[in-house]
Amino acid sequence: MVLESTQVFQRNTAARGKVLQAIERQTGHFTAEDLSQQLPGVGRATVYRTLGVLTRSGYLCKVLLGGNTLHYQVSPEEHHHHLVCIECDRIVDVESCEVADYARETALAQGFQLQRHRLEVYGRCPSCQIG
Amino acid sequence: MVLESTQVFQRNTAARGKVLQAIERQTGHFTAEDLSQQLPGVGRATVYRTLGVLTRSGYLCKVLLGGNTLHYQVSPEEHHHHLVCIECDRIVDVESCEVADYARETALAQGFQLQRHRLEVYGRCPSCQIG
DNA sequence: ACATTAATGAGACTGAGTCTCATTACGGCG
DNA sequence: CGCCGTAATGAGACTCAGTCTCATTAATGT
Repeated sequence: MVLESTQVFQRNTAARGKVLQAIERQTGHFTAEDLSQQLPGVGRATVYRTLGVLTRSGYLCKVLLGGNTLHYQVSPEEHHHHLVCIECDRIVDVESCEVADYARETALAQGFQLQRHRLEVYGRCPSCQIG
Repeated sequence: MVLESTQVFQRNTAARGKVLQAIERQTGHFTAEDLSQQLPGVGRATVYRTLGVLTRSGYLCKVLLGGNTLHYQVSPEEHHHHLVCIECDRIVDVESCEVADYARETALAQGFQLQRHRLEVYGRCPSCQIG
């Protein structure tokens, strides 16, 4: 997803540009604090605010990992599949998606306007099965 | 899922019994603080610790809602499907599951031992579509 | 009944996230 | 271009969910 920032923000500022650049540099999941530390010139509050705006707009999504800190990641196109290890919190991304049809029907059945869906499969990863 | 507490805890204590009872009284999602307030006789730390144990054991699972506070809910048998409104955070539970096979295959393909899966479908709920 | 040690709970502590408010600067308009 | 309204900023105070500590209590095996 290429972000057309004018659609999301009311004004285009230097600070938000830097936050967006930093997000693009991330690989996988990151926290607000990660970003903030990588952006000494940008206020912490601004980082949090920008993440909020981007999440509400759908560009980012929240991810729930083992700890209690909120993680973010750039939303995959429409769906978003993970294998999560319940032992070590390792995450493997899953490319394929055979759930899209079912997600659409489910949303429709309740009158929801579908935006996207996410499947998380929990289990024990190969290395944690040894213990 | 009926919890055989001796399997999860090393000792059966009054405090944990009360926490379990309180969890059974909850309908849907709840936070650690919710429980703590309903259990004046039980220390806050104990509530948090017990929730941790129960989550690790699979009896509870974490749920990510709109705010930043962690919510819990009793794990449905094996899977766990939600329609989440991106506007108002309303959650509709979905009973049916046509994803189980796919989840099993996906886990297997990466050598994961499947424990359970969760599908979350995001969209705008009927009342939020009006605005 | 006793010893071992898991579990408790009061309260201090941490740190993620929010709020406030004076200041800055984006962008529309004359 | 310069002006204005107001969105956005950022320093820092604040909140409160969640963790840790440690002295005390009590569940279990023998």
